[in-house]
Amino acid sequence: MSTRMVGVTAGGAKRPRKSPANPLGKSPGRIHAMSSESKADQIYGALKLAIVTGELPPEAPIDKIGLCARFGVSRLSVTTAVNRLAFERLVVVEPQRGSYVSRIRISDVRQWMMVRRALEVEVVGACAQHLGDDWIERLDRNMAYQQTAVKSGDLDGFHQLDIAFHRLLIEGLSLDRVGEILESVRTHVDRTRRLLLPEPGRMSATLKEHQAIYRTIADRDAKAAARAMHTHLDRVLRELEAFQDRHPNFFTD
Amino acid sequence: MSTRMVGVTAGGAKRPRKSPANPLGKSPGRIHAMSSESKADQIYGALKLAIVTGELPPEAPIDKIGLCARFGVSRLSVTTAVNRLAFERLVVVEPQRGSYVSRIRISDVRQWMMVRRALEVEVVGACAQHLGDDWIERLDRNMAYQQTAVKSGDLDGFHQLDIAFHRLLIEGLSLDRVGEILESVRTHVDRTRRLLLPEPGRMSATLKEHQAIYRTIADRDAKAAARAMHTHLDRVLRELEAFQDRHPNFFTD
DNA sequence: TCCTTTAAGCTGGCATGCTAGTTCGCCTAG
DNA sequence: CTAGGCGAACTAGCATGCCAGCTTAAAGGA
Repeated sequence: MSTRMVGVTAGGAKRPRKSPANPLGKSPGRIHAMSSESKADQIYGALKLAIVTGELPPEAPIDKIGLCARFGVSRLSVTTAVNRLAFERLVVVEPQRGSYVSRIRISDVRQWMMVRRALEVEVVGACAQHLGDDWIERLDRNMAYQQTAVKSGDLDGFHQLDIAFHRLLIEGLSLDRVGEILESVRTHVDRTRRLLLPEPGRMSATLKEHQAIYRTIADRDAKAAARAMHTHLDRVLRELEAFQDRHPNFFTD
Repeated sequence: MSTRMVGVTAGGAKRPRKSPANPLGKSPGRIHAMSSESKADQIYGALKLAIVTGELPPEAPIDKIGLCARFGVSRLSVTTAVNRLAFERLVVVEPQRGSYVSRIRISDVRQWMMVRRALEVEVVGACAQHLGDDWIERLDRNMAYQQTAVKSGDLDGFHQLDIAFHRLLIEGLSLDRVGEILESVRTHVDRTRRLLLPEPGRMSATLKEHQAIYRTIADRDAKAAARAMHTHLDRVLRELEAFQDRHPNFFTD
């Protein structure tokens, strides 16, 4: 399945660099040599992915010097990357003590879901009013893929399509700054969401809600779209809260 | 006027450090020596303030080595601070070329206002439902100060009280994560807002809207509170758009 | 035996030197 | 006089070495 994700991920305001034409006299570089990303960027991305996917669980210590060897770079690049993650609250760095993957506070998750709900409701209302027909067609295509994923029981693929669906709403209106905030929120929420995915019944329920949202947008009914999105994300929030009741010790507080 | 601001400003996830007991053999340090902040933190704060207040206007180049001399630190601390600002999109750093204060895109401002409206409407609704009486009393006190500021025509003081008013809503519900997002948004919006302040008529209009918001909260009327906040921030947005019509060349696009 | 103290080994913060890419001005060639 | 190219002076990225604080455990005294 090829759901091309347009790269909305990386934050920050930097121009890409020209390809540096590998120094040739230095280390061969375990780090994908030909790239316009700085080394700190690459380590940042790798660490972020590991944290979001749960490969690095909460409380996991971050071994900086180990990462230096792992990626073949100096401590500075690793430190820069870790500092960025600390700025995003994905890791906590305690000076002179160590750094570790941040724990998950229930209150934080609730707040992030609240932010997400507020923003996406706002966005979907604007979508119903102003989204171009070409973008509605893309939504339609995405919905078809979602149906296919549900039919074939492809949990992971459906999750990707879910993300893509919500991204389409943002991109269709060129709301890049809003999209950045939502991406940031999603990285935090996904850290816990992946724990409650493996229930197949949820998939078709989510599909139905997506279809409801899609229909209200296609019908140009802003109020109904806002309502549909609100109930959709409200259910996700409630499921998260139900999960935290069943696994209270996974979180902090 | 002593409107104690509780420090919600600085983002990031770091534990504060103990006081380092100045090395005594090193430079006296132009940088407020006794502090638990790292040098990068302090430069970050100073630069951010300079950018938000307009002391460093858009397009202004950032002279890193000049800042090193100015603050008596090495390039690394300055670079770290600038990188953080780049992550927040307050500056743009072009590798091997230079760094400068980011321009202001009209589309960005609109999006940030949209985010702010969506979030504050959500928050104020929750405030009307759950805010404790002690916090409502603080709001009341803040309103009294606002009246005083308007009567005495203290524009700058009123602006601070305006900010404090909105912060109280966040702090009263302990929505720290939401508060961080709003602080970040406000940083960007304030960069342009300060250009349209000096119209005295606006101050009393804003005061009236704040009073309307306060009353709906005190009355525990969530719907009315949401409406009042919506109209309040909608007016701010419209004034920003009116401003951009009168000064089109100040922005990008 | 237990408590205190001290030293070794971690950690992150910071300074500095070096490399490489970009820009701009000057000098030369046409 | 103009156009092209070369070099000096910026810039940011990166590596490395050093310093200070925290943790831990071992050693010494009560």
